[in-house]
Amino acid sequence: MKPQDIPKAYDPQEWETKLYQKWEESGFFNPDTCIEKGVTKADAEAFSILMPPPNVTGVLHLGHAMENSIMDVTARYHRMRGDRTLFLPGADHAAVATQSRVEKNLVASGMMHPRQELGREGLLEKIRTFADESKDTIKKQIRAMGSSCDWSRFAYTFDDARVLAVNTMFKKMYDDGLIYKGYRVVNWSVAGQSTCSDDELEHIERPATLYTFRYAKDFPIAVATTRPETKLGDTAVAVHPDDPRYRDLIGQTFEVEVGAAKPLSIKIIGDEEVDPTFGTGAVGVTPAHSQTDFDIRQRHPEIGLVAVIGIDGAMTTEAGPAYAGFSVLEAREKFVTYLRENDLLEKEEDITQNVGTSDRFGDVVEVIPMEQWFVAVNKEIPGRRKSLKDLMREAVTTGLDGDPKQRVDIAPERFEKIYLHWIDHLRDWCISRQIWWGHRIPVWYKKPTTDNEQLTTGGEGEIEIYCGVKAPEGEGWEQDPDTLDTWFSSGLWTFSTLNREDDFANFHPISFMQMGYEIVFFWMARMILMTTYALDTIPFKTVYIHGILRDKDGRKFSKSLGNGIDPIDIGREYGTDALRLALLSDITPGNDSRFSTEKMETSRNFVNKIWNISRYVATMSTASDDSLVPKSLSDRFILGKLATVIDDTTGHLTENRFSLAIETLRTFTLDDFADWYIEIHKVEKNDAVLRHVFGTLLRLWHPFLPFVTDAINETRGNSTSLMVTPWPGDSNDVDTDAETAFGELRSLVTKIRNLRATYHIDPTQRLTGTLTTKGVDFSVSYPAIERLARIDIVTSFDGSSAELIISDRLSASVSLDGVIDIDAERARLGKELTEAEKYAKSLEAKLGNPSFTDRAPETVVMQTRATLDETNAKAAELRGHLSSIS
RNA sequence: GGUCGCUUAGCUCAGUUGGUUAGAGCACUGCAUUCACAUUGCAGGGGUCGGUGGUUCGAGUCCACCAGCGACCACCA
Repeated sequence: MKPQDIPKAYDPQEWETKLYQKWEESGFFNPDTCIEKGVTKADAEAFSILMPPPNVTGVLHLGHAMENSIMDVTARYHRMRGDRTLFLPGADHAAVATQSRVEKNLVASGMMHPRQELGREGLLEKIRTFADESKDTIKKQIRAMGSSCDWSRFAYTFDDARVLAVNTMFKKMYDDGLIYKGYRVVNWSVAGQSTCSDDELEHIERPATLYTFRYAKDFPIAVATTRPETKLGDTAVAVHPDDPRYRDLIGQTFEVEVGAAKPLSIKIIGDEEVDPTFGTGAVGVTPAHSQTDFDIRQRHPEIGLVAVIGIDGAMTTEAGPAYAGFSVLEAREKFVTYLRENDLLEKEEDITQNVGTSDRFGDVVEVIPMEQWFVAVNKEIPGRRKSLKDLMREAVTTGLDGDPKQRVDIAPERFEKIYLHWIDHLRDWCISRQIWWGHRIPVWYKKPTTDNEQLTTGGEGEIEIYCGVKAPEGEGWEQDPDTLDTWFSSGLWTFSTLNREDDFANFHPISFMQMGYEIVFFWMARMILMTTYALDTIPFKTVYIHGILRDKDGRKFSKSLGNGIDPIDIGREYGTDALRLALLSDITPGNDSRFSTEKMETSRNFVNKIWNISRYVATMSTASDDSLVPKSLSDRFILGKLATVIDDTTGHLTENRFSLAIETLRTFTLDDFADWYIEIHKVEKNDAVLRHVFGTLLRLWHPFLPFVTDAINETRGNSTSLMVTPWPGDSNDVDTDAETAFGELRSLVTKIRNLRATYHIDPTQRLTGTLTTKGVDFSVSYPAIERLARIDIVTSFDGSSAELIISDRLSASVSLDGVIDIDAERARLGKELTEAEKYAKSLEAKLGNPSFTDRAPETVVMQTRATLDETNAKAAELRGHLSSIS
């Protein structure tokens, strides 16, 4: 493009779609193509990033945009470094989330009971359609964000390859006895008519009443509860074995009539877990409706189990004729009334308690005993003398089998602790769900030909069970109706996605994973569990955990608040590059960050700035390819500084310090390059250096700002995307001498400008000044100084002047005849002198302290001494100037 | 109740292993339309780094305790 044809402002819409299409067509998103086309060496190191598959429940939000920015920056950086880089995209069928969303939609459009009205296949068809549409939307959005992922490897958690992986894994665990079907209490969502795992519960605080009562007048112990209605299913009272109040009662059984179907048979048991200091020191045990109480029964199998709440959320016939069929709340009221009327209620207290609610269906979850499928996390894995829990621990601590190379690195570190703590409290994982959208459990049953209808517990002696990857041969087999927890399939994601030939060998373990902290237990833990168990390797090397993106006021983005923002809209308004920049600026791992339109404006302005720098480079420099020779101090400075910036940026990106990389590049671009080097270039005109620095800068920015950098790259006549240009190396050395000297030059210019501002000197008026230098020759930079400070440097002049002491080797006198106010100038110098003296004093004190000079490293002492000398020299000069003015 | 995090300029936040006089963006004040850019530039004001102790020659950075805020976990019935 001809320089004069480049528009004054960058228009993202002009470029983004076009560029993405070009990238995609180039094939460079695919690591294999990169090798074929020679941009990556075949034996280059592999680098893999696996996209956490977004749920096909609708559209992506800004949080996804942030994740994609993190991943794409990383992918582009490694691709440019020459790594065989795979960034693998995908989508998640998100079992319960998607089904509940579609059911809600159907209800909203007038259907009362979607499951009954449509039937299994009918509802699944609706969900499938919804999921497919959603998947298409998501793909479009990911493209719009500029993500350089390999679409040819796109994976879906519910496609054929993944079904095969899930079934294979299920069978392996089943055969190893790690998956079992058992009758245990589970979390049951009445609204969703399905189980949910412990991790899917959202605990909410709410007021409750704590009732203290006796089962009967002659019952020796009072117990407390917030769920009186469940007490109809009590089978024991647990006390601490050493509690003198109750010790003698342990072992006795009481028959009490409370109105249940049968009199309750309550056995007094001793259990160490009971806190004798809390309440009455005794716990009414309801094994059927409390996880804790069920656990107590595991330790005391002799006590009974009576279910008084059914899967419909209503009281069962076991609860007795007065309660059966009533809701738990109605039953609670009735039972409390009964207690009150019979004078059994001893105390009522208002307390707040935490109740588990279903995060998808929103209702309070009941604990109910049922036969379900579980993964045994504490059981020894055949032949490995370890449990799944052990493997999960090893993977983040010692490394698998003590091999430090087989260790997952979690950033920030503190999540290790949180994760380990979670493992300690982990129970067997209930994996069966009664919803329909999901991987069907690969277990088939065959009823005996005899007329035995017992399909529930205990009848298995009569029923043949088959577990396999595919349905068994023969007639009469019926598949288990349940589906699997969605995290079962997500847990396989690091390897189930690598099903193409050699992909597993090349790209597993995944090099870099990122995820929000809210998903660590669900997902990270399950991936570690599945992979370490099935493949005896870790699923990924590094996992970067980010915080939640919040709105301007620190609130979470949510549908109910109506503060959701579509990243596509933002991208359209401000540009995708600006969005990526805004999302990655000022973030630190594990901490939440805020999004605001102010940030978007800043970022957009910055992107436009780069665009205009490119216009300057295009219009003001000749297109020759001069050899790169620094001709001046500013040349040496900018090249040296560039080397530092390359080093720092590389280090930051390697260590996933995205914000620091941005800050480094931003400061260099705006401050060093645009405000200083380019302004000086207008005088010195060393085009080769200008073009070299800018070209390098474009490559450094490319991972963050892929669109604008490639757009500029095209206007410069390059047809190959920066995506496959090499990451800048260290062709120049860091030049500290030049940096120091240039720093002095800068200070001088700034001071002169400061003078102009202080004395309100007309900006167009040129000043006159003399320069005194020692030990360093600034003369080559005189034209630059003259331009930047709007001053004419002369050898001498008469009259009043301002004295500027920059350092012990650079000072200046600036003629201020006619504008200077002697008193003001004296005050200004006096202030400067006071500051210098104060500083020198503090340094002297430090150096006078023998413990400092003795113990601090020599370099620090030497540095301090040098600074003191400089400060003293400066103060002396200031004193001289002050006296000459008076 | 347990665990973890946060507290730095008016606002939002950086500050990588303790080492020159603590930084950025936005906001604010003054000046400027000088031909890459007003989606701009120049200059400037503004912080005893939540509090109290401690370790150290040296602490925003490490330790202890305290306060406020937030998150997560949890079987106080």
